[in-house]
Amino acid sequence: MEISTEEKILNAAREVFTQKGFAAARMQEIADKAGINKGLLHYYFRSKNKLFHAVFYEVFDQFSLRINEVFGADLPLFEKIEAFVDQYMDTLIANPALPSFMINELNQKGEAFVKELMSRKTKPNPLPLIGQIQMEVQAGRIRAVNPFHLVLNMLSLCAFPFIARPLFQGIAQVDDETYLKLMESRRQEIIDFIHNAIRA
Amino acid sequence: MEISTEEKILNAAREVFTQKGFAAARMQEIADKAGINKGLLHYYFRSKNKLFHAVFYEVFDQFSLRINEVFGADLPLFEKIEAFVDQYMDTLIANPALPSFMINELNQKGEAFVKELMSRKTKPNPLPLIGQIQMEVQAGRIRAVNPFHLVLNMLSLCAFPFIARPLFQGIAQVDDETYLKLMESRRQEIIDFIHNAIRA
DNA sequence: GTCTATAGGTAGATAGAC
DNA sequence: GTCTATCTACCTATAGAC
Repeated sequence: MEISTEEKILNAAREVFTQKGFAAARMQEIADKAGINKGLLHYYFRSKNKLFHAVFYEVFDQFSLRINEVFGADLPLFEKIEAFVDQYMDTLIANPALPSFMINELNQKGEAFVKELMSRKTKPNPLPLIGQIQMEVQAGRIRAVNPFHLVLNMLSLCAFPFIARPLFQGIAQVDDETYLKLMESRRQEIIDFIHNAIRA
Repeated sequence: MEISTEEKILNAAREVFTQKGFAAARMQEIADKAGINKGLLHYYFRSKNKLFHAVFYEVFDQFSLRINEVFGADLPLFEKIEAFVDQYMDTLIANPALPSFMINELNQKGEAFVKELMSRKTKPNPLPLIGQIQMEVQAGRIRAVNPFHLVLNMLSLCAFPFIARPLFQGIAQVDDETYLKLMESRRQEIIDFIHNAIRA
């Protein structure tokens, strides 16, 4: 089973860009990590910017697909929330650096980049979930929460501890392993927290 | 009322560093924004790294002081949580770029930098709040939540929407003004959410 | 303290041999 | 397709005049 050069470059680039961010990433380091020559990066992707876009789109699409799969699933609300937290936490535990990377670059690349992203076919679509929440509220089965904020809350509770991890880990004075265990125990904590917060 | 050159530099540096991040920030841009010559930056702060540290420490200390003031206040738990959300959201609405800046640089500067930060006298201290939560749980006045996670939840619910703002704003297709209004309405939403989540 | 000029180093990108 | 060598631009930092 062979890995194409293009694949090797993308893998190395993803690693370096996610760790260092666009500005601090070095083409030389990407080439070294991919085990190829620096010139080849330009042969395949022309410029650092284009290579970055390729990496970012790949990550973004994968993220969107996973999110939308859960958001659009045919499940009762509570089960869907539980499925979301479980699946999202899995993703984050496996790739702890991903959320800060995405958010970071979106903050810096400016409005044009965001617009370009949002014109793609694959993008996060929270509408099915928002609609479902509205129906539950109208039926009086959950408290009268604002659906937009509830979705925001779900995402915040899962993602923020990974994004702010260096700060929390520094304050709590725990090592990497302990912090990841805390994140494991956090799943159930989040599910219970949301459940109690919205029950009628 | 005169502003010293050092002050002018720090103000300009804070602006540029928070917007662009360390790696993408340019000494020339800082000098321009401060209305002084590039050489003066080095006269006052020797290097880009030292200037960055000066800015970061200033921001970090201010953040810690505010947080600790609320965490250590002499208030019943629910009032303290409400005070925290109010004050924290105020800070974030006034400086929307601050959290991503801090988190971003903490992610990239590495463990040594975090250790250095945590050895400072001024740093966030959640212990008073955590102790208070434990007491309320033991007294049966709130649900049996994990205090660490509850504090994490409070911070997550407030800060994340500002950090991930470009993404959300892109998805929700709203302009800056509308998004800030959403954040205003979010205060009460968060307070209600937490209140319901932990009430006995 | 503040400026101009420039040194010194580095990074992205290209040219051209193989 | 892959490599080596090099160009060009830019950026931090310093030297030195005022």
